[in-house]
Amino acid sequence: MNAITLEKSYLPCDHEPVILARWKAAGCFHAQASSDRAPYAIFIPPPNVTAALHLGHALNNTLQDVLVRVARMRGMNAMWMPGTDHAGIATQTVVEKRLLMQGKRRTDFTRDAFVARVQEWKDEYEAVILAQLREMGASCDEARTRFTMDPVCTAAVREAFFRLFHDGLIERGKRLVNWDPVSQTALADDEVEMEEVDGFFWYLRYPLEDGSGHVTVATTRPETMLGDSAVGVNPRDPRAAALRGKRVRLPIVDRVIPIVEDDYVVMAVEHGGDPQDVKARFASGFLKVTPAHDANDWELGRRHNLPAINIMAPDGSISDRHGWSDVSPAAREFVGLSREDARTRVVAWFKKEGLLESVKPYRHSVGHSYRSHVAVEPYLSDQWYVRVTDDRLRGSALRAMDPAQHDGSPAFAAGDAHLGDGGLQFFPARYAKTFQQWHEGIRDWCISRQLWWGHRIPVWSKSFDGDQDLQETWTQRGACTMQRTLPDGRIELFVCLPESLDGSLGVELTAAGFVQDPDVLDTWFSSALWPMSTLGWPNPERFGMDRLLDTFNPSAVLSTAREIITLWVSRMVMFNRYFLKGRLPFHSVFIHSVVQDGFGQKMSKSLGNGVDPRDIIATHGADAMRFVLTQMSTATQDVRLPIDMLCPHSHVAFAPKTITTSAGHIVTAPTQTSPTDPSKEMVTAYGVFAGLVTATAEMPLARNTSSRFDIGRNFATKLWNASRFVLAQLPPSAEESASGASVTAQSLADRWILARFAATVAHIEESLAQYQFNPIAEALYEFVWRDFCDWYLEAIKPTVKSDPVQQAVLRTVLDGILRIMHPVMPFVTEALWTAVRQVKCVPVRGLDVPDSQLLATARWPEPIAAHDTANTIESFERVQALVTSIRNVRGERKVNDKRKITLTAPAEIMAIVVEGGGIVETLAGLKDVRLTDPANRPSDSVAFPHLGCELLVSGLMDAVDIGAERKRLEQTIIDRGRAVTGYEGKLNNGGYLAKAKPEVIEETRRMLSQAHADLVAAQRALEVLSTVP
RNA sequence: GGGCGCUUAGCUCAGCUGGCUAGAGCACUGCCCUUACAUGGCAGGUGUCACAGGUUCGAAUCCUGUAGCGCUCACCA
Repeated sequence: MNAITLEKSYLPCDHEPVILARWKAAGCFHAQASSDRAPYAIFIPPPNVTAALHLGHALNNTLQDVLVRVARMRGMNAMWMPGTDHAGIATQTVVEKRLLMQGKRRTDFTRDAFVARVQEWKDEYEAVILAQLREMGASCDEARTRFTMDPVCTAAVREAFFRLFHDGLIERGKRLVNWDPVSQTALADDEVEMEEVDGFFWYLRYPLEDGSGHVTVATTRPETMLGDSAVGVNPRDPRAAALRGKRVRLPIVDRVIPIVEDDYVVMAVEHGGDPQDVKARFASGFLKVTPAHDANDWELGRRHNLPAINIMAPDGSISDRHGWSDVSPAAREFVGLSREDARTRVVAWFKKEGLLESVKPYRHSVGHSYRSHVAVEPYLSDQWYVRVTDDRLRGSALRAMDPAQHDGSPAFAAGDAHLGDGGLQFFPARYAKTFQQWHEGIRDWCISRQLWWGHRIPVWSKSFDGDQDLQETWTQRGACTMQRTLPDGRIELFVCLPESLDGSLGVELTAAGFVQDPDVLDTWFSSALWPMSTLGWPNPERFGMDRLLDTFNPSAVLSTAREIITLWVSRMVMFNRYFLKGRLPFHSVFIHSVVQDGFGQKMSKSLGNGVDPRDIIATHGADAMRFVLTQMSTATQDVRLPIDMLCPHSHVAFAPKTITTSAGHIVTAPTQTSPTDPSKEMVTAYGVFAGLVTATAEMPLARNTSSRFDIGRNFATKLWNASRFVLAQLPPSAEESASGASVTAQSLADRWILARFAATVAHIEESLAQYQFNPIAEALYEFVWRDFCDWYLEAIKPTVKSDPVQQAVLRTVLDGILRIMHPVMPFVTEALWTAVRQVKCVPVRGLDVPDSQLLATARWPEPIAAHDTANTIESFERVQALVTSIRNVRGERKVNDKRKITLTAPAEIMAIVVEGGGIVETLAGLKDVRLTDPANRPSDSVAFPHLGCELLVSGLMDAVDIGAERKRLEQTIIDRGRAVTGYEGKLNNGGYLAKAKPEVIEETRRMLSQAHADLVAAQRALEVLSTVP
């Protein structure tokens, strides 16, 4: 009896905590700051701290873990940097919503007190997220865990800002920004979501100043007319000449504004506009120009030197305190109205005055804040910008692209190759286009946010009367400055400080009446520095991070979602290259597929339809989840994952009831009724997320599950039981033989399984190099379940107990299996490793499996394929085909598996049986194999064709059913006859013979002859059957 | 409107550098609780590869167009 036994089945919850503790105790995921081993680094896309992770994150993190674990096993100095992101606007919004439920507002707190509240939230969710990562088995370098507002990251942000400021890449600008009137902050272009809304075109009449008539402007936003500073007309419009030099009197406001001519103005169809152009069909030919409230008008206004009259307050209400000075008595009525009310009232005013020419319904897209979901207002305000359009940033990002993935030629500086140029590759390659096009159309990046949660902008400012040149006071002492003239003639001086001067110059600035900018930086500013800041840039020694930066930057790959290409990848590339002399933050960008819920909606933190990976771990185990997520990661398709709910009362899985949100999303209803007991109810994760319900003892939270993960759970169980079986076959200790020389596999089965193992490793490695994960999962499943369990283990059952060489092969292949399975299913393999490594055996030639305390740090196998691999595999496949043929007959005749039968076959088939060395007999359930003797045909035999030969099996049952037998043979004849016709058709085709590749034709000939022989064999068998009385 | 994908068995998805009569898992049917595993084994049925053209000896695979779905960028005259 073997000393090493395993319990009957694998229960993940029994093993996972134990394994986690062992890894933690060993500290095996902690990378060396410097090492002889090649570095391999991945930076986790830091999840934001607004909420817990869902299966989309689990997928991304599983794939990164697979990569990191393989690299570690290959002996590389592997570092996976974990961390979280402060996500300024998102986190602040979440906390503000929470406060609002308690009837409090942000402004009820001091800034510091509010930030402390957000900090509490962050601490809570950061802990949850890090725990989730651990439970999934993510082999992160936990000791290096970072948060984007850690001191080391803050230092990097300060340095980056200061350098960009110094280098003229940061500027202050009064421009139109995307303004969120609810959050009252500016948004970057990519934080604005376009939504289709039903609106109207209103046609407003503006009287000419000289009383000679009017012009009609078309607008979707009539309330902005209060800020109009001109009317535009296309110079090619036939009416333009007559209006040249004229002015209009703006209704309500009584402002006299010019008519300007500009090509930008779309002409009405009836006046020469393009009938194909939707705008032209709605246009009147006259454009109201509102520079302070429309981006295009802003540009037009600059071309014509028009004033920008801002008529709104930051909350979106009409206001005379932000740049509107000529408020007429009539206009006074509108001040203070919300923008929605103002729209209604302006239209009503025009209607009452007879100036509303018409109204047409119009469906169009309007920008909405991705956080507050209200319509974004183009709003004139002072903001900080990074001049990403500068060649040092944008150009550098484009030059980073692999030329083979660049559509057109990247703008390489002639004859001047720079570090990192051309070194960035995308997987799948098509995403390179997204990256390229984004940069080609990029605009300056607005980085200031009117929030409290984030990195405060390190700029102090003060206005002066007249031209007092104070800049040197500060520049001489290490600060950077910038100044501009305000509209009222005063001078505004901006002083940017490096962090090191906060304590000295900062204090002096404050004393001198300077005020630090209250705003914070866009979150992506700190995220952009992530691969540098987490390694201590610009001063690793200061944080005890010596050598980290040079060891792990550039990293190997960034694994992330599609939309992140523009938000984050771009900015990391630009910053890393700018600050580190062209160095790339990573060599590869892998874009993973999107996990959708059962309704095709992306799982998202903000929608609240995400499934907590811990739910799946609870029902299926972490390995099962990881395997299935790996398998789901295909290159082209996103993954739809129908989700069930687990009743907390009965533990029965059921499909939850759903509701549709006002935005049209399908989500689970906040409460559900137990499928087994209608009197019992429960709350759902969505209900809790949306703040609609709270879990109680009577109404507990229902967890999620999904049968999609069954495959993974079954696979873990299969591996467990296969290992259990293997251990039972091996002698308790073969240590005496362990010192001997290596043995060479002899039997076909042994040689075959080693060959298949080598092929599987090669396949996995090729897939990994291309970041193709689904093929890895498929290859593992196919090899372990089909090849190893179904064929190899079954084949060796009769011989393994008495064959030491076979025992060595079995032990070694199982060892190899645990190694290659480990990156995808780390827990069950590590648990099995403890048992398997105790069994010593002689080494097997071609597959070296050196021992290791932990599987996590064991060596990745490097099998050396035997010289006759191809022959071995072909031989075994012949055996498999023969076994399958015989099993077919058994299956059709419903022969009990225990019943042993006799095969009668001609010499060429006998050769296969012999080649198999007994495994055909084992696997097909044969008690005897006889050579065909035409003179002596077994009376109870059933005939079937195989490889063109007629085979007979006898002893299937007590009596042969002639009718059923005839039917089966007739069906075979039809099938084979159809095949023969097909192949003959091809071979009778002159074009085919003339143009197809010779080996393809040869293959077809072979198939034809075999199909034909099968046909003849079946026909003969049918004849014989007919002669039986 | 631009760009990128997708549409293959009841479900979820592979296959797509053109070439064995299109695959897997789940579900379904039959037989098996055979001492690794019933979270299992053996066998089985299942598809005008969205539609319409084209290229080719040959198309699920390449090209064009159409429809539907998804993502993404731009756009509030």
